[in-house]
Amino acid sequence: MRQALLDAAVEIVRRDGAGALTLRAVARAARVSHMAPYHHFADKAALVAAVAREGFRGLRREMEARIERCPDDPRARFRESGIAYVAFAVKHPNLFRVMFGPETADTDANPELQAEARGVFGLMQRLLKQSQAGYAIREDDARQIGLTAWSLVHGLAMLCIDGQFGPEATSPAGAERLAYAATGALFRGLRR
Amino acid sequence: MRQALLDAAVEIVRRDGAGALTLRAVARAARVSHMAPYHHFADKAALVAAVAREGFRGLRREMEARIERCPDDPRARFRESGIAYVAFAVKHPNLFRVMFGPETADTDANPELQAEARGVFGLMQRLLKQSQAGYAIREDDARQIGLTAWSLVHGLAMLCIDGQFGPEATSPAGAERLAYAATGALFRGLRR
DNA sequence: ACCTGAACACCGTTCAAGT
DNA sequence: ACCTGAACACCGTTCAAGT
Repeated sequence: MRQALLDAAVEIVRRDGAGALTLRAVARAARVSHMAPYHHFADKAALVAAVAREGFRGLRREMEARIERCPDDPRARFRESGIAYVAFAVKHPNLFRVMFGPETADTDANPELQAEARGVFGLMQRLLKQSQAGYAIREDDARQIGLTAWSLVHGLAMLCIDGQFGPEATSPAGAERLAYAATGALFRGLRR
Repeated sequence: MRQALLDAAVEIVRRDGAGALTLRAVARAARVSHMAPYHHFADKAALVAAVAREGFRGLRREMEARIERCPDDPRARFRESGIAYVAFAVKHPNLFRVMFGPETADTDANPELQAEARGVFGLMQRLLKQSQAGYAIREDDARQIGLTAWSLVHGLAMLCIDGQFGPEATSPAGAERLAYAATGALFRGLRR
C-alpha cells in the first residue's frame, strides 16, 4: 500500500510537476480515501521527502550504470558520472526539482534523505580519488575539488532544465554536449 | 498600489519562503480585499514572476557594486561577479529559490523576466570578454566558457542554500570562502 | 478604473467512528 | 492496524455588484 502510494506520487510529479503533488491526488490515484495516505506518511512533507529519496536512488543508479561503460579509465569514470548527473536532470526535470526543491531543503530532520543525497556525492568523491591515484587529477584537496565538480554539474543541470541555456539544452543530447564541454573546460582550466 | 503589493510579496518570500506567498496573504499585508491584487497582476504566476524580477535586479545590483571594488583587474572583476552571485544567494535564499524555482521556470512566456535573467548572464559575459582581452583567460569559445562559469557559481549557490555543504556554507562568509576556492580551481583546472 | 463580497472547487489536517 | 467521512481553515479564481 505504501509503495502503491509512493509510485503514484512519483508518477504525478513526473507527469505534472511538484505543484500537482497533493496528498488527495495521490489518494485518488490509489483509489483510497483522502485520509488513507496519513497511515503511511506523517504529513505531506514526508511524502515529498519519500519522492525525493526515490529520485536520488534513480540518479545514483544511472550514474553507476554509466560508469560501467568505461571500467578502465578513472578520469573518464569521474567525468561520466557528472555527465550522467546532468542527463538524469533533463530526463526527469520535475523529479530533479523535487530532489533539490524548497520543500525538501527544509527537511533537515530527514536523515534517510540526507544519506541518499550524500551517497550521490560520495560516489563522485570516490571516483575523484581514484582519478587522483591514477595521476590524472591534481591532488590539492580532494574535498574542495569534489565540491567544485559537483557544483559545476549541479548548476549546469539546473540551468538546463530552467531553460536558461535555450531549448536545445533541455534535450538529453544537447545537455550531454554541454556537460562534456563544461567538464572539459574544468579539467583544462580557464587560464591561458 | 502595485508597488505596495509587490513590496509586501517580496517581504513575505524573504521572511517565510515561497510557500507562504499567496495572493490572499499579500492582500492582507497591504490591507486590501483578497481580490484587489487581481487588478494589478493577472494571476498568481504573474505575481511570482514580478517577485523573481525584483530578485534578478537585486542580484545584478550586488554584482555591479562588488566589481566596482576592483576596477583595474579584469580577471578579478570576472571572478568577483561570481563571488557576488553566490553571496547574494546565501543572503537571500528564499528570493533566490523563487528566481530559479519551478513556478518561475514555467513562465517561458514572460519576456521581461527572461530579459532580467539574461542581463545577469550578459554582465558575466562582458566581464569574461574583458578578461580575455586582457590575456588572462583562454580565448577558445567565450560563450562556452561563460556557461561553464555561470554553471559553477549557480550550482555552488544552490547547494550552499540547500545545506548540502553543511551549515557553515549557509553563512555569507563560509559561502564566499567556498566560492573563492571553487573559482580558483576552475581557473587553474583539475589536470595536474 | 478600481475595489468589494459571495461563491466554488480545491488543499492539508484534525477528529470521531467504523472494521 | 487500517480505512472512512464530516468538518475546519486555508487557497486561487470567477462573477455580479458597488464607487
